[in-house]
Amino acid sequence: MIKKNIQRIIQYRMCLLRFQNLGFERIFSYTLAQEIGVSPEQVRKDFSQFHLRGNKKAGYLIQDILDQINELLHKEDIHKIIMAGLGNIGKALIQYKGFAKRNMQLVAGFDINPAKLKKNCRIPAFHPDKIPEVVKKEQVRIGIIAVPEQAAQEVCNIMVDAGIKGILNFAPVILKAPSDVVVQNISVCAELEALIYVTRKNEEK
Amino acid sequence: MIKKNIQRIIQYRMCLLRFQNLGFERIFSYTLAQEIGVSPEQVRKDFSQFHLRGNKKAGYLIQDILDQINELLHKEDIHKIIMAGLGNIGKALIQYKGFAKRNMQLVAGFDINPAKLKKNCRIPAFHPDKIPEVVKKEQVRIGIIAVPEQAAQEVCNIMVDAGIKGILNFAPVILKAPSDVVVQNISVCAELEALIYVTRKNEEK
DNA sequence: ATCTTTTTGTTTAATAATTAACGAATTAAT
DNA sequence: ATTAATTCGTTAATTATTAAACAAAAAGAT
Repeated sequence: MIKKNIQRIIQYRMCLLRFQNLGFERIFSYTLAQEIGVSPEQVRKDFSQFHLRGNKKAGYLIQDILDQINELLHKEDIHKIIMAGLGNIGKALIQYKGFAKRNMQLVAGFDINPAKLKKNCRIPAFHPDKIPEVVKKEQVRIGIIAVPEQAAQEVCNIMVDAGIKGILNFAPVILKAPSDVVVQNISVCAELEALIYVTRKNEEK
Repeated sequence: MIKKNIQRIIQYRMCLLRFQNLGFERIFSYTLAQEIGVSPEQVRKDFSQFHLRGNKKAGYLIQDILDQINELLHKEDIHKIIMAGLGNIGKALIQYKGFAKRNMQLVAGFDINPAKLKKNCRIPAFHPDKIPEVVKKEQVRIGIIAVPEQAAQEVCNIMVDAGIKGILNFAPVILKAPSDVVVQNISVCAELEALIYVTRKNEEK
């Protein structure tokens, strides 16, 4: 559903920031490619598709490309996110410091037992009933679902009705949502199972 | 790197188990497809490629397909996994109950400060220096990296040298590893950024 | 027993994604 | 100023993935 090229653009950005911090001003498709683990042609093609241009012989100006990627990804404004489920994963993500510097902000957590979130936490916690209210008030478009399997679809429905347009789902179910809502799944178990399969297969060779 | 069809097989398995628990004995490609969000042709093709066969007109026998998928994924034996990094994500995953019923077992956690893991936890924690020892002793092939960005490559190297063949990486860096080691990345930030991009794009339409 | 309906399984077609190829531009050197 | 060496950017070719089409098999109805 989500195009691969935009996923790589996001990776390029991460990598370019690192190179910039290291003091570099320019970078070649070859260097970036090696760092990300793709071919230089892939980098040039991706850049080309998003109209990110470099200088022949002199490569790409890091700051320039970063500016354009930031604009592409709307990095200029802060993106508010809500989190449903305050179990292990939910709490771990709420404590994660990395969102802020990427201009993403977790504005609220939701759980049938909102007290799960300690009072000293900067982020307020509510019952899932309050999702519509918060979404409307804070103009939230992105939600994370980290509730148990059985509750996931229900929470999804609430989010969709509230106006959420993108969902990152950690529950091991495929959520049903209207086509204008994008659902992206993360399943640690499935990833591990896939890893187990391929490593076993590699061994057989 | 990891083929899409095997990833779907893992999803089908999850879904088949659910249907079995609901009391069903048979299932049609159409039903399964709808549940996973793919076309029935895709299901049949995937099944065909892994020699999972059904009955024309009577669909697929759930138990039969599950048995074969389990064999394919080596679900008969327990797969040991180690976890590097006992921060928010690391601890959350260690507390996760879902691994056991999928025949996966987290055998040890590692951190430069192993005391991060409470004593009452069933899983022992060590300094990363001990990775080779544990990997050898327990015959571990899969490792999870949930350490900060700066330490990720170093931990990766230790794991690779110790004989780990598959790595699930939560750190926001692309790890360099030999071609016989499979690295799979999970980046919550990147997924969110991609979601933000596509939802914005959908809005423009 | 034959016909109809349904659903699989394979083959063929279409689309998407990646890789390769190569001309054009830019810099540096002679 | 001309030549050589790089590196981008686009077009073409390949490969991978998904969708469509349809024959064959099985079940049920007549």
